[in-house]
Order: sequence, then C-alpha cells, then structure tokens
Amino acid sequence: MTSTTFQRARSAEAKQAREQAILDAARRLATERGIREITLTDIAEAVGMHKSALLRYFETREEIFLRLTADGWREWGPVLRSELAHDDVPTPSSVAAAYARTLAARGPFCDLLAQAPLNLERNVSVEAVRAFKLVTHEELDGIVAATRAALPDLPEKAAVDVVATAVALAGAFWQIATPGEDVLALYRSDPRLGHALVDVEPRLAGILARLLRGSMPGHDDGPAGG
Amino acid sequence: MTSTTFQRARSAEAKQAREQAILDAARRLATERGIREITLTDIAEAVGMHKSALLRYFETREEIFLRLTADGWREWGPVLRSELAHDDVPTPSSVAAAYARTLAARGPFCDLLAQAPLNLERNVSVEAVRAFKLVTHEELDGIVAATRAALPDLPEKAAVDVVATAVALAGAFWQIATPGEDVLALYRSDPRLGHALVDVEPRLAGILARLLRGSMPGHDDGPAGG
DNA sequence: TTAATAGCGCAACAGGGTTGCGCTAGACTG
DNA sequence: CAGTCTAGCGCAACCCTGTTGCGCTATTAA
Repeated sequence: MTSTTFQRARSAEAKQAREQAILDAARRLATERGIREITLTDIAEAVGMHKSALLRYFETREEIFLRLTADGWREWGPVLRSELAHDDVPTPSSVAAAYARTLAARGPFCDLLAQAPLNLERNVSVEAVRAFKLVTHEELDGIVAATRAALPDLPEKAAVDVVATAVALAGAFWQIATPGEDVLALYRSDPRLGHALVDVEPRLAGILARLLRGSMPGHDDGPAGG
Repeated sequence: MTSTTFQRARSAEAKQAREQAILDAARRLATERGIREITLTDIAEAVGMHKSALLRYFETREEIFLRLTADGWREWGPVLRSELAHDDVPTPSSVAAAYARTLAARGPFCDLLAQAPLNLERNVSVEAVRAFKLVTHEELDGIVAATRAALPDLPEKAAVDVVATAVALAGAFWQIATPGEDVLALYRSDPRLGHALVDVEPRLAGILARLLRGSMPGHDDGPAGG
C-alpha cells in the first residue's frame, strides 16, 4: 500500500506506523460495513499484508476492535466535554442534545460500544481488557465532571448513570437502526412494525433529557405521586 | 435422553415436542453458561441427537436463540404487567422497581436481549425476524399500556421510551456484570476499575425511576434551568 | 408382511481465526 | 563492501463451528 513492494517494519517507529495502518484500515472498513462483517482477511488485504501477520501486532481479531473502541472514547470524550463547556445556558435539554448529537455523529463508535462488552472484551487477554477499561473510565470521569460543571445540581452518581445510559442506548439504538437491507424493507412494509424504525439522535436526546430532569434534586416521586 | 434408543419424530405432535425439547435444552445450557459459549454440538448432545438434525427444526443456530428471546418476552410481559396491576400506590419508584426486579430475575433473558439485535437477528430469514418482531412489539404494547395504567400522566411516547431503555440497559448491564472469571478478578483487584462492577437491579431501578420522574408532564427544564 | 415415506446420523464442506515453518529483507559488523 | 545475523513476513496447515448432501433404516400404512 505504501510502496509497490511491501516493506518490512523493523524500527520501533515503523512498527508503530504499521500498527496504526492496521487500525486505520479496520476503521475504514468498519465505517463502510458493520464490524460483524469484517474479517481478518479483509483488513489484511486493505493494509497489504497477510492476515497471519496482523496477529503479530494484535493478539487477536477482537483486540483490533477493542483498540478502536478505546480510540473512539478518546475522541468522543474531548468533543463532548468541549460542547458542554461552550454551552452558555446549559439545561437538561441542551446537555442531552450534546450527548445525542456527538454520539449519533459517530456511527462506527456506537457499533463498537454495543459490541465491546458482548464480543470484544471476551476473546482478549486480561491485560488488554485492563488497558481498555482504564481508558474508558478515564474518559468517563472527564465526561461526568463536564456534565456536572454544566448542571451543578446533578449528583455525581446520577451523572455516572447518565453517561452509562447514553452509551448503552447509543449502542442498542444503532444496532436496531441498522439492520440488513431485507429486514429494513420488512419494517417499512408492515405498519405493525412501525417503531422498529428508530431515528437515533432525537430519540436519544429525548430520553437523556428526561433522565437528566428526573435526576435533579427535589424529585422524590413528588410531581407524580399516587 | 427421553428413552434409551432415540425415537424419530414423525407425527406433528412429536415434531413439536422435539422442537420444544431443543428449545428447552438450549435454554438450560444458556442458563448455565452464556449464550456465546453454546455451540450446536452442545445443544445436540443435550437433546440426544446429531447437530445436523437440529437444523431441520431451526433454519440456523441464531433462530434457536431468537425463538428463546421471543419466549422470554412472552414470559416477562405478563409478569411485569401483573406486578404493575397489583401495585396499589404506583409511583415512578415502584414502577421502576418492578421493571428492575422482573428483569434482573431473568439473567438469560437479559443476555438474549443484548444479543438479539447484534447477533441473533442477523443470520436468520426475514420471515423469522418478522415473527420475532411481532411478538416483541405485541408484548411491548402491553407493557406500555400497563405502565400508563399505573402512571396515567405518563405520555405514550415516553412510556415506549421507558420500555426501550429498560430493555437496552438490562442487556448492557448484564453483559458488563458477567465478564470472564479472570476479568472479574481484575475488576476486584484494581480500585480504579471500581464502577466496572455493576449491581444490575438497583442500578436499573434508580435510572428508570429518574427517567420516569423526568418523563412526567410539567418538567420542561423547569426545576433545573440556568 | 411388504412397500413407501421421511427423520436422522454421518461425513464432507466452507469459512473464519490461529499457529509453526522457513525464506529473505534489512540492519549491523568488520 | 561483503558477510552474518536477526526478525518480519507469507504460506500452508490446523482447529473449530456452522451448514449441506447422501443414504440408511425406523416408522407407518396398506
């Protein structure tokens, strides 16, 4: 890919560059089709090397995507924090909208978020899980802090739950919103399957807004009792 | 399994009984280990037949679990509706608790809920997806109705979102809460990975309660403005 | 008792991830 | 610049799981 004949990576920098090339190729493919559809062979020929060579850079197929997920967190976190920081009059609605907007704009990341606990964290060494979780929790803490800076009354535990909910829903809704062509046609044809068609961003924004409102102090079943 | 020598199923009833035996075996195995771990061979030898014979009852491995998921909805729906109906003084908290209690008591169902849109609905005929979605949506409608009967002020769309959120979170939390033995040990050893340890029921109950409170009319960013 | 039907096991196949072997590119030495 | 050593890579084999075609024979009906 880089040159006509494939070069071997011997220096540390060359190896790191190759590792990055693999991640880039995997990400590009993941953006085109879903993660489920991508095989090691696909990635290998996109990079221009044999699939067995990939596994000298990553211990397993899953580790490649787990790394992409960590990268996704490191990109999404700062973007969301920045949006929250630049929100002049933050309200539950506007904060929720920021979550929904930044997540919905990252389809492949949502795909990864859904896959991570199910498939990705399973066929990987404990060390890899550890590295991944540390990144995740670090970004999560940053997002929690930014959210509470925007909405100071929001308790910390509630803020953690909001982030967890946003991530889980983004993953789930993305999966529901992107079925195969044939299934999509089915949803459109049968009126009874109407709400199988999910519009991720507004749906997510609405739910998170209501969750945030209900998470503010002074709501102990008050407005809804009996 | 049923008798010493395996009997062939020729009558319609016998065939249906065998189909059910396959589902029962798959369910039992799914309760012991996760769904991910179960192969066709496992199910086959639990039933007492060859794996290739399973595929004359189900078009694919995924269809077996998709059918189990539909069964799960048909069991969970009535149980939850009944709990909601017998709630004398329904509040967002008590309704949320009912959701959380009934879901957390159904570990394998949560596992299926997480797997369904990712893996199960993918390698299956459109007809099978259709049948599954019809069951799902029917139960979902019933649950929405029961929820609004308990909390009459809750708008319909908000109720649909609550059910969707409950299901998505139950699936996601279940996956996070049941990693491999080694990963679990990791979580316990490293204090920084503290909130990777999720206690599904109270967590779910808390989030759903706050979501319900925030979904009641008269909360247009009011109590949290500025 | 015989003939027809069709459920099932077997064994082969397909396609994905993973591993061991050996070649040779590429860097280092004198 | 030539020789040597190291280690990155391709190849091919391997494993495991889901899936399919073939043929036997249990089962049922005549």
